Amino acid sequence: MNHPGAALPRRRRPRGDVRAGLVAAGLELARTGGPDAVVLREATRIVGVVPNAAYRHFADRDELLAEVCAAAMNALAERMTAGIGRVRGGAGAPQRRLAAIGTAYLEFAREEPGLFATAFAVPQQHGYNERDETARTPLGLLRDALDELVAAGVLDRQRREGIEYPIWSIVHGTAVLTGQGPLRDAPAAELRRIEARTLAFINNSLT
Amino acid sequence: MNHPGAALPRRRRPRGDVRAGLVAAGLELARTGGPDAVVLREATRIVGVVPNAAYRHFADRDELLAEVCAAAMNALAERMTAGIGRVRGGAGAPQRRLAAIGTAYLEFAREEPGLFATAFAVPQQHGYNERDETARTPLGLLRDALDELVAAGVLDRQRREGIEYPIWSIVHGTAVLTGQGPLRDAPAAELRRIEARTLAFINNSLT
DNA sequence: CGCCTTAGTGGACAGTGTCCACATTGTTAT
DNA sequence: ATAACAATGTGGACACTGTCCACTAAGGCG
Repeated sequence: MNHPGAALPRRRRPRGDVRAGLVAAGLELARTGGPDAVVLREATRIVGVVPNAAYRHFADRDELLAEVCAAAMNALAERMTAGIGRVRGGAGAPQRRLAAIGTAYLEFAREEPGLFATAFAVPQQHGYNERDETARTPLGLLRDALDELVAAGVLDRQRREGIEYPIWSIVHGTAVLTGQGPLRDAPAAELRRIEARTLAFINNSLT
Repeated sequence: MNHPGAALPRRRRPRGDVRAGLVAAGLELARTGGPDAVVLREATRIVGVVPNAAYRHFADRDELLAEVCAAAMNALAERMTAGIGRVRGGAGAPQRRLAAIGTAYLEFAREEPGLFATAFAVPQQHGYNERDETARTPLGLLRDALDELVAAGVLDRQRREGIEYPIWSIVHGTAVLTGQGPLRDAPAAELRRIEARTLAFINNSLT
């Protein structure tokens, strides 16, 4: 029926376009359904390409997922950066910046549960190997804020060492437990109270 | 070839046996591969029954998974209970019991990563609805330990209210970040140091 | 011009969750 | 005891997924 020459003109898209499109599509899938929703065939369908085309850009589904996870992590970092940027100078600015970091983290987890879960669902294989060092990462932002607190004389230099991990843990733990964990069905007011207590707890531990 | 009467004598197992077997098989799958590894067909294969037999006991795969998740959560609670039980009486017993809770939690997450992840991966549908109230749950155990600290006069009654959530969050956050999260590739010594700091941080926050 | 790497296509395969119709069993009522 | 019945397991299908292979068009290079 179809002569060889009569095939649809499969115009090739600009270089690197399909790959970027697949990641964008995967990110959209992750936004609504979490990491498990980023299914390779669906992503190719969105981009308008045959499933196998994805294998020209990724070794397998996990490699695509890893890319999507990195993008989700970036989204979180951007959200945090924006939150920090909204803090006005003046008395107690360092403390307010730290609070802004925690708040942005919890907000992101609440408003974008799919992306939040995806950011931390990097597959075992293609994992966290040497991410872009210049990129602002959540941990880096937190460290900067803590250093700033030390410089301002609010946080004791001795207590500073390694304190980023417990602090990150509290915020992350709260986000996970209230978002997807056992506390997720609690009424919204209760969840807010828990979040507030989490931030207060951190403040309390600095002095 | 096979006459109707010549079919293999499919002896039926004792009542409720297949269901329990499926959960046990699912738990074993979860132990080695996390929640995604609990695949219905594989579980039925282990039990020695045809895939569809599972649908006589569970509405769908998610319902089986929910049961497996509950079992994994029980395993965690048992581990914690055992840790508490090993604490000898004497001075500072309440503090040591609290520390035992955190230690058991982190140990379980480290030694049984599959089960730990599964315990907190209850599917959106058949979620946490009215779990057995009498069963010892991680949160319940933590609350008891904190109440004990109040009774012993170590923890201020005013600070007690709602403090279980930040504390649970720290421990859980540490477990997640170091176990499956971005910190999972850090050297073991560093991970131990982070865990130690987490427990110290909690102690510090009580006084 | 011809060549060769790159990117996309088409068709297949195994494995999965799930549905339907059917067969067998153990129980319960007649 | 026998007949009806609910519970449990079987067999066979379907759609969907990730992935592999062989093939083909596009575009840059000599």
